[in-house]
Amino acid sequence: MAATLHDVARVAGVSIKTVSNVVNDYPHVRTTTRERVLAAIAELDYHPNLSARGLRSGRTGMIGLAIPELRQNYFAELADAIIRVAARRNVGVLIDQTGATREGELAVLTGKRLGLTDGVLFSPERLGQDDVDLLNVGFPLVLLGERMFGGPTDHVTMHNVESARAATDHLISIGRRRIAVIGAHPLNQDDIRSANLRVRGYREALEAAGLPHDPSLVRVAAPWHRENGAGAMRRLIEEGTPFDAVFTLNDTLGLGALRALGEAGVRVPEDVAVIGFDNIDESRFSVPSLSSVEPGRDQIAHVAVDMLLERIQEKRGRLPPRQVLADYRIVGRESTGFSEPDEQIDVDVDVVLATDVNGDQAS
Amino acid sequence: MAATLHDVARVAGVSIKTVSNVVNDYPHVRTTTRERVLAAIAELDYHPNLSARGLRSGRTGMIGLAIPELRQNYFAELADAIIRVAARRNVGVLIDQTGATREGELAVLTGKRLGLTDGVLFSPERLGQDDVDLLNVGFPLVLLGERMFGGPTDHVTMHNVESARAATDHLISIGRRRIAVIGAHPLNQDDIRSANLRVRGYREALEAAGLPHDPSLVRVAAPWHRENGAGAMRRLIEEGTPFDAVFTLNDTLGLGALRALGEAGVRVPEDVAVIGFDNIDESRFSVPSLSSVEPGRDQIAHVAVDMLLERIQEKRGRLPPRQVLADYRIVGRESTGFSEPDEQIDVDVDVVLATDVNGDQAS
DNA sequence: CATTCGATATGCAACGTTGTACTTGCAACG
DNA sequence: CGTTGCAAGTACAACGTTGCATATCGAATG
Repeated sequence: MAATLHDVARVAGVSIKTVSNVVNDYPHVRTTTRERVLAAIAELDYHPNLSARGLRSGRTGMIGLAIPELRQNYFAELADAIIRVAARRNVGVLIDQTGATREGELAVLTGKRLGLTDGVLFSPERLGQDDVDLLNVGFPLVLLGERMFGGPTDHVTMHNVESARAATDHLISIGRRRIAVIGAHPLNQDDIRSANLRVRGYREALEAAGLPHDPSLVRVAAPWHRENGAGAMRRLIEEGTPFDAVFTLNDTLGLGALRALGEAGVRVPEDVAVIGFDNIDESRFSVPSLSSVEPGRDQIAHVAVDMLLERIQEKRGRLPPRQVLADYRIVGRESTGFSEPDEQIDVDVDVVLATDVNGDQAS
Repeated sequence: MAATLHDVARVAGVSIKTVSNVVNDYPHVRTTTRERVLAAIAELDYHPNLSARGLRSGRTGMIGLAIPELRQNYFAELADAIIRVAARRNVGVLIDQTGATREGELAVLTGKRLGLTDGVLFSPERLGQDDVDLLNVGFPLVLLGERMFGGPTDHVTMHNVESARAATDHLISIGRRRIAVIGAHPLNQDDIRSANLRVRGYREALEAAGLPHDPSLVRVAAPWHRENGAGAMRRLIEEGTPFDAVFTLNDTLGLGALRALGEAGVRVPEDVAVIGFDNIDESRFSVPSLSSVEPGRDQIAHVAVDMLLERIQEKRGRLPPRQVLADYRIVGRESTGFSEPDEQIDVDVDVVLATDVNGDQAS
């Protein structure tokens, strides 16, 4: 049915290896020969058989992306960015949804699910610091997110503490003094790194500003879904503890909180200012629009894909694992009294490339 | 490096073909032999080389999903559903973003992009009725969406006219009489099927209810993004034409419209009721929550994947192309005076399996 | 008892490609 | 003029798997 190298070779009157050489841009091919071959390829509508190429070369030209669920906005946008970058590198992306289950995430590491890929980008949501040894897998893997640190693989993550601190500073800079946090993790539950790190940034900002730390303003909400953001906000309002701002640890929580504030007749930002984290598309369009921390999603996509491709090409070098921290910036919108077009409060921080930065983030 | 059939065969003391038989659940293998082989497989952590299998068998076990952009909520949720169904069938999904460009969509059809897949689910946004012949491709393809009808492939789509009519009926049933539409397509621009069909459903509903049709209430907005929904609504308000309800042709437009209404101080649903189309996750959480038409996304995913797999397995049968119309239902929320939990106004319609339904939809 | 049959297991070839090693022809060199 | 060197092209094997044809054995059949 489909044309093969043999067919092309026959039509062009050369050996199949020469056709292969043309297809792969091997330099030592006479221009006239190349043209003859290209004509034959066009005539027969030849496309290389990628299975055969994969078998022979050991590369499929595809990478896997393992994430909890595409329907979570953050991951849809991350996947979008990653697929764009990969396409520019002529690499396909196979998406594996772990369903945010431990079992699904373990399946990623045993390689059961992503057989046809040369390597995997993995963003766990259930596995934690205790599972870090499981990252020792037989294929190239780049870790995303804040659940595990100090593992044996490359890791792309964000300035959680610093950016959370900047978000809090943003609220302080517009005069807020009683700042709540929504999204802290329940005590006797799975350790959520991002939550801890971001809460730490929040406390550092309060401290630096000389503001008191009121534990009743730090609210648990997990998982970080809209309904939980709304619920935490409702309880906060019911309790009657005064507050004039909220930092929600992601945008989804923030959108839920906005809803609860709206229901309760609390004005945003006049009575309560709100800032989220992730800068998902949706935050630009809520009423009021939601200020947020842009965590450098495009940059994360870029760096992650390129690091993975590097590892795939790498012979047996086994460079030590690298950790990359993406840039972040605060995006002020209506919920903190700013308005479109986005005012950018620049907190530009270069990419930090570090092999020994673990202590900084993981402690 | 990785174990092969040969290695397993050696350890188990059988031929590689027997190992292959065990792996593929070939029936005539003695239980004792099977166990010995399975033990060896476990011991060596053997995983079949999918490139080799693909080369030999002509199947890769992967399907492609070509959509405009994952960052559009509707497509993220569709992709999520499709990947879930495919996973249950042990099939991987490779995602190709066409970027909603004609060029990107043409690349899907030439097969340049999705080489390692057995077939493709294709949801075009630029190609239109004139391009229907291009769907004659050399690999299994199932078409999604409302852009092209009567093509040579299977097609999964929705009851556009009927469900739009039901949405309009919903507004009429709560007493609205001056119902606007947002999302009609500009005259001298690319024909948007869904827009036409849904506007037709709207007009049918008005007619059936004996309501007059006021052309100034039919508003153009394209593409169906939030900002355009907001813009169209702002213009509608500015013009001063009275209206008491809006049907936006998708949820994204609706969320934009909600924002514009909020800015203008118009109360929803008291002054203006709003209903969208698509029932994206987000609509449950806006303020107020947005009523919508649930177009049967999960069902679409199911049917589309299964039809594609059927076509892939099909010998040379060449069954005639089938068209499947998914169920729909109206989801009433706050924007039309209902409240959570979702009240379902049932308009259940069975899947229609038809080969000659084109005239009905495409004319 | 001779024959047939089904269950079990195997050997071989082939899928389409690319890496390695090789041949050929021609130009440049001393 | 003989040698070297390089560009251009080729032959062959191998990647790991599965379909096909076949071998073996014991049980069932007539």
